[in-house]
Amino acid sequence: MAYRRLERAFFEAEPVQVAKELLGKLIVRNDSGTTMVAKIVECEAYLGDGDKAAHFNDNKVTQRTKVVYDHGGLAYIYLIYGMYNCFNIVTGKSGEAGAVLIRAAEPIDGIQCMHRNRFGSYELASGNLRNLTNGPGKLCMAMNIDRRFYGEDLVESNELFIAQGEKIEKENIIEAKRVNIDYAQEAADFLYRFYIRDNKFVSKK
DNA sequence: CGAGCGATCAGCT
DNA sequence: GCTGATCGCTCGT
Repeated sequence: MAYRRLERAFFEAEPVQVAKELLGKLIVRNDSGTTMVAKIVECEAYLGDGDKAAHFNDNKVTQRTKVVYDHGGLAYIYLIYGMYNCFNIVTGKSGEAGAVLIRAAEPIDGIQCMHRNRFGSYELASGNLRNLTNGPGKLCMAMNIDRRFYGEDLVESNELFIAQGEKIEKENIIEAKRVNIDYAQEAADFLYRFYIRDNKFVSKK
């Protein structure tokens, strides 16, 4: 199976547009001879202007956030709660801050490998498929994505990139409030979370 | 230089 | 639904 990689222009748009268009696309992860593939079913947009939920609100530049000012298509990965990685994709042209957090995906290929990465064994208990990648931390664990990929160019990388997938119709894209950003005041109510209607791999309703 | 904390998960109630 | 785990990042001193 050949995967058709997304190119730079796709990622150079606004975070909200990129987030919606990422639904149905494939995350392809080549890890020492094994290919893992998962379909994006849920993501969130974060903006540099007027978005108190974003690490880079008010276009704040720090060691952690500097990559989001580069051109779209790079990986922004950070450690959260001291334990889990979150995988984001930088959006916009060079100099514009923006990113999309990948919150959940549906396992497509390399499922045994994902299971081993999550639970330490190849044994796939029946009914456990949903629990492999239905959250940002779980997704990174399953696909072995961590801060080594900070700044990785998904347009060039062979280890990690985004590929064409399934076209999701507009009426099947649900818009919702983002998760666990209660501190963000008015931005907590922005409908910047997007997920595929009725998809069981979405992290929460 | 150190206190405070978080874009989560698992396990328990 | 609630809480502990766990540590790098941020910012104030």
